[in-house]
Amino acid sequence: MSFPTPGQPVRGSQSGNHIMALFDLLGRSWAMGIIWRLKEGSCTFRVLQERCESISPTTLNKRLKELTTALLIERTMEGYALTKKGEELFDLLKPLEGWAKEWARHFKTQ
Amino acid sequence: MSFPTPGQPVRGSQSGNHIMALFDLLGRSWAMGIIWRLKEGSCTFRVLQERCESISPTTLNKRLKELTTALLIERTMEGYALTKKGEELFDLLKPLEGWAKEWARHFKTQ
DNA sequence: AGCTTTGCTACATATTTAGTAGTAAAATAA
DNA sequence: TTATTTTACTACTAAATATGTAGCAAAGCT
Repeated sequence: MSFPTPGQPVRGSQSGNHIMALFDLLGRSWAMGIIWRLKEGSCTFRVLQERCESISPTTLNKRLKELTTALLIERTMEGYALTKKGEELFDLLKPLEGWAKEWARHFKTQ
Repeated sequence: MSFPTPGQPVRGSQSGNHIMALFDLLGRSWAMGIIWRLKEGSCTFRVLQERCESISPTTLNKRLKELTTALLIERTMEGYALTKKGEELFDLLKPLEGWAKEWARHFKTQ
């Protein structure tokens, strides 16, 4: 399982530019969606799978391992949960929601 | 070429939840990297390819078309450029840079 | 007219994601 | 204690996506 480590060559940067490492991590299917859904509260694998509506267990498992290695997710007694870092990242993604709502208006007439 | 339209079923939401449509769009390889690199200034296809360090022309072309459909990128006399919406989105991604720098410190000792 | 740059496309290969089925371990119920 | 259910996956195949290299047509420059 290739994990984009900051400081190592990643997609977009041979020198492992931090932001490119992050983009490499988040730019994989479901990565941001999982963080978003986990913010609703810690939960089990299956519940998380349902929250995501259509993710395959293969992909969910892979993403969970990557995000855990990335210190964004951890396992607790309640199941999978966002770490402090994960929460921080969520807070940075949160503003995208309002923007996305505005952005969506451009596609309404289709 | 499947473009994740807000309001239509997308990865993570049958109802086309706006944020999920955005995550579907940005959660593709290079999408955020391209936006990031374009912020350095409008440029030609080949220059953009070089800025990205290792993107294949096939993928770059595909992402450019998607991001153009998404109204984040447009073609100008100077080449490809961020639109107003694209700039807005960049501004929202910008804070990730500082966070990523902090985050990266956890992987330094490897 | 010839050379270079640009913006791609074609094509073959490799990697990633999806989808379905099933299994071992743990929790719960009888 | 045994049976049943739930959970967290893994295995496997198929489909979709990304990579990498080559090259070509159009535009611009000399």
